[in-house]
Amino acid sequence: MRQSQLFPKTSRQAPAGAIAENHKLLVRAGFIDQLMAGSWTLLPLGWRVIFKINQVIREELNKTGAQEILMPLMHPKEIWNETGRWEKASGVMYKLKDTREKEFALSFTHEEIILDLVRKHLQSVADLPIKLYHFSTKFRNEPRATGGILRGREFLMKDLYSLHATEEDFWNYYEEVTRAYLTIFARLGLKAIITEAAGGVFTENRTREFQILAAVGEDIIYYDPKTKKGVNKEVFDENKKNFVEAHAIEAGNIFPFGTYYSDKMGVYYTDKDGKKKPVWFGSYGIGTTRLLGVLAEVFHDDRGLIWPEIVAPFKYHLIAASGQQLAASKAEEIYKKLSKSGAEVLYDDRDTSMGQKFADADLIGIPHRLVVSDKTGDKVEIKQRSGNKTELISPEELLD
RNA sequence: CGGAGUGUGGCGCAGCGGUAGCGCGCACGGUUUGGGACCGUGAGGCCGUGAGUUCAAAUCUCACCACUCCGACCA
Repeated sequence: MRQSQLFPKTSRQAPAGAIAENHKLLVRAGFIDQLMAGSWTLLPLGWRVIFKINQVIREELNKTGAQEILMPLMHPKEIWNETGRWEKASGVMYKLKDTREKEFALSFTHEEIILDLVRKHLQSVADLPIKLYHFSTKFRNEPRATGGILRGREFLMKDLYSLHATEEDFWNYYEEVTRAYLTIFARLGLKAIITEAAGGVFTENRTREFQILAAVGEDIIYYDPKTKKGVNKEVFDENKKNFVEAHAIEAGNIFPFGTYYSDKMGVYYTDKDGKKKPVWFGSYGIGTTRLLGVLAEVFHDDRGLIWPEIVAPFKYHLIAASGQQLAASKAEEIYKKLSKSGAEVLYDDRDTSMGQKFADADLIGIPHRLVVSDKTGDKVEIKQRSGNKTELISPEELLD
């Protein structure tokens, strides 16, 4: 990608009133743009990061046997009445009517939808377990959107749903997803603390949150630094002596529902005695746009973002020295070769000062910075965004 | 939803009764070029919306809308 063509350009100033670092940096560097309170456009750089986050999640969930689908975002009122959540969850639900006065909800979650889907297709106990997930938009009528992209009214989430014949099989999978989540967060460079919490409008049961420590976090948790396990303040009971208090961001949450929803919606299988039994059901969410914010919160310095390699929008940021004809043609050649080899390169081909290019490179935070100038001769200077050392290597070594 | 703020060129801000200005950005010309270069010229705003007060409103009053922060609530 040529930086001269990249939309939009970086900005020197943060938006008025922005406090959270993720908000300031993601907007300045051109990753996100606000439409209204709690509603954001993912710009080319931001969307590339989301794509990579999703890919990590996809790989780990597929390993658990889950299959990816995509469900609708506008739902009929009737399906929400089956569980009573049309009324019970009306605080978070956006509702609308069409021109014939038919009522709909905009999706804030998909339990009802997935259960409807499965009851239509579940034919035999042999079909279980069923594990389905999708990446899609969630609409939630938040009383207050805040923290940049950390809490929006419309955001992206990966939600996984699993249905099982037996309680044992359900809990085994619940543990398997817990491990998959820890792997996902670890691969993204994040340390997640498993936190016991309340279930909100989802369940009376305790749920398991995956919390990332961060000063801007809205959640207060108490955790044991040794085991990296804790409890949310909402269920803290004062007896946990070794626990320390910390602010954290909830990046994921998994919910054991038992047979509560499947009973209400009539999702049954027939056991060997010929009796109908409700399926065991759970749901598992990771807020992917929130993760974009979490990563920005965790990985930055006073000059800008510092993306972990696995989610970086590009791997290399190639800079041609300004005002040097020879360097420009060498950089052009390296850009073409690197691109051809499949490497993801952002090539700063702009007619602007070196200071500007370096400042933008630091702001955007691509892991490897390459500079080609008269000073580098036949070689290329390489520097990591996370470090200070520069090194000269040949274009051949680079291509290897 | 309670509390506190803020809405003025693309962005960040000043002006707070006499008819709009600064910085950045942008355009053009020139000089520059390894850490957000410099000089010159120029374009760009019914001052959030609507009512009112006044000879006169960006400025005062009222209503509404939007956004931000704190709280409550919540992924």
